[in-house]
Amino acid sequence: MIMETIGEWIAPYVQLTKEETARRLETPPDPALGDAALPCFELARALRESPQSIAAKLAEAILHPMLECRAVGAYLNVALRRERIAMQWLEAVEAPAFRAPSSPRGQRVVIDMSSPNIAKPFGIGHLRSTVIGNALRHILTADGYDVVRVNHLGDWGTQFGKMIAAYRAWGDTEALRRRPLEASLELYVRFHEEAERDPRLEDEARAWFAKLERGDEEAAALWRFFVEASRKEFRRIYDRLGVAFEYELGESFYNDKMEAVVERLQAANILEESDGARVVRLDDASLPPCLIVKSDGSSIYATRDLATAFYRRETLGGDRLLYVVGAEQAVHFRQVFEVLKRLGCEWADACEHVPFGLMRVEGKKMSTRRGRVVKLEDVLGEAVERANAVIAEKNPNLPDRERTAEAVGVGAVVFGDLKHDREGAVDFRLEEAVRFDGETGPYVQYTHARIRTLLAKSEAVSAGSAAAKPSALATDEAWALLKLLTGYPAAVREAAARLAPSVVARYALDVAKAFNRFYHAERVLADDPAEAAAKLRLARAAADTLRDALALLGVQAPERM
RNA sequence: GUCCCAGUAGCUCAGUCGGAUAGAGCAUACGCCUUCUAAGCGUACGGUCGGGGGUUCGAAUCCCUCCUGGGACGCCA
Repeated sequence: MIMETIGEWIAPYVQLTKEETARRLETPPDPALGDAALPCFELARALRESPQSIAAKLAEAILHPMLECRAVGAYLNVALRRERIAMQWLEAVEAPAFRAPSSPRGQRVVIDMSSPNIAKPFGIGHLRSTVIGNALRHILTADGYDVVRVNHLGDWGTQFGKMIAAYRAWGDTEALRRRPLEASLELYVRFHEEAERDPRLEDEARAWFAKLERGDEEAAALWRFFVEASRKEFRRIYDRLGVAFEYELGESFYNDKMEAVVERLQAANILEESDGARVVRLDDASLPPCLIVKSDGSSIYATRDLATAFYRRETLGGDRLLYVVGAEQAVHFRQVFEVLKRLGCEWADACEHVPFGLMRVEGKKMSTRRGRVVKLEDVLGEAVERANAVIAEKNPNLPDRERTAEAVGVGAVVFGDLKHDREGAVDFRLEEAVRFDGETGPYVQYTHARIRTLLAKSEAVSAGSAAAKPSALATDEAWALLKLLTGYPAAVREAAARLAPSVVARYALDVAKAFNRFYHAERVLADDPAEAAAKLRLARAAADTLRDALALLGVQAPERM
């Protein structure tokens, strides 16, 4: 908004379009230099004149009531006349439409996210897909998309053959009834331990999965038990995270849709026999072959992902299909999308893997097989407990402490994940996840709550009703905050374009920092009613922005804390 | 061996159309609550932007190459 405005005003002098001018403008390294800077090197080349003298001439030539220009070396620095424009911007930022979703695009996005495995605890590893997917749903909605979240539950596959085989060998019915997921995990871990000594167990597991796929009643009954127990536990966690899904369609849902996939591949004549299995060769795309049917005739995840893609495209009507899945599956998705392309699906290009870095715990890759998992619920519990302790210490009279502690604890964990670029690998450290100061979710929440109490107080002393005084917004701190607030729509657009929730998280941190600086430098509830009015309106706009940005990330913004 | 991702301050990370003295947070050391929430603010300390070439008026950013770490490479997902 700022660069666009300044670009438009100075474009006539630099003889470029206003878009081109705005594009070349940059933010000066030191705010004291101004609000925008135009490097004159490129102009110098075109005009065959030194950049310094061009900058100097422009500074001389530009006469605009809102601008003050100065040449510094090869740069033309432009400062806005703060008092003259502040009210206009404040009003812009206050308008409800400013932070409202942009107009509908008439495009539907289907997001594949979360996708925990049945019969295993919801580990910290699934946090990323869940919160990134959820944030993307809010951000893309704000960017005008119609978004559908699908929880692609891992409720099918050879792993269930393993569970069934393990249950039949060592299952303790009573333990399973009491603590289904812990007991399941123990069975799963034991299976892999025993299978190292006795490889025949693997064959047995595959046989059980084949039976399950063919509808064997004993296998199906066990499968239903595991699915029900898991869903119940998952729901509890999703409630805490504030995550919901438009669809919960696990892999099993596609069980009866696999044959159709194989038929399509056959019809396209791209299925080949290889070592008893059936594959699609992708050599000319420099990809390994995509395995479609295993040598025992059962399906594999690529087959399921193809069926899933068809369903999301043809039945759910997705214009874009997003897969928020770990980066380690990059090759798999490239294979699947390439196969779609070879089937003549022109929409294959609208499929996109949104990878995120692997989460390790204390430097080690998590492994369900070895029982090396950190349960998300334990982490949330620890975070909430600490939040509770902090509130007890800092604000003992806070009503509704439990609910606030929940919002802060969970907010710390969620925000802590989202503020990082999603592609980087994460080494999970509890101490990091439950931190409350510095660049954290609670810092943003705290800033928001602080403003809300300030606003409440202003009503009590009936401040802020006077006409606002523009000069109150012209101080360095107020001005920096106001400028930042104008950047909200741009931040959301960038986050949507890059599918990067971290952009919103960083933006929220910047706003919080700018507000706190402002708050410390100046008294908001000033004696002069006109000054107080302007500052209060700025503060309210900041709080609203923080609340909305946090909402995009799926983090709550308590009124008090 | 091939492919993908990453390497920026002691630690965790921003820095995406190449631009002015490379920025935060944490940690460390100081300072600031008789006025709006100190979960805050400020000051100091701290960097061969993995190494080496190249392109450019200008490179953390683009190109080449090497090194290091992580991941993936058909019957798990």
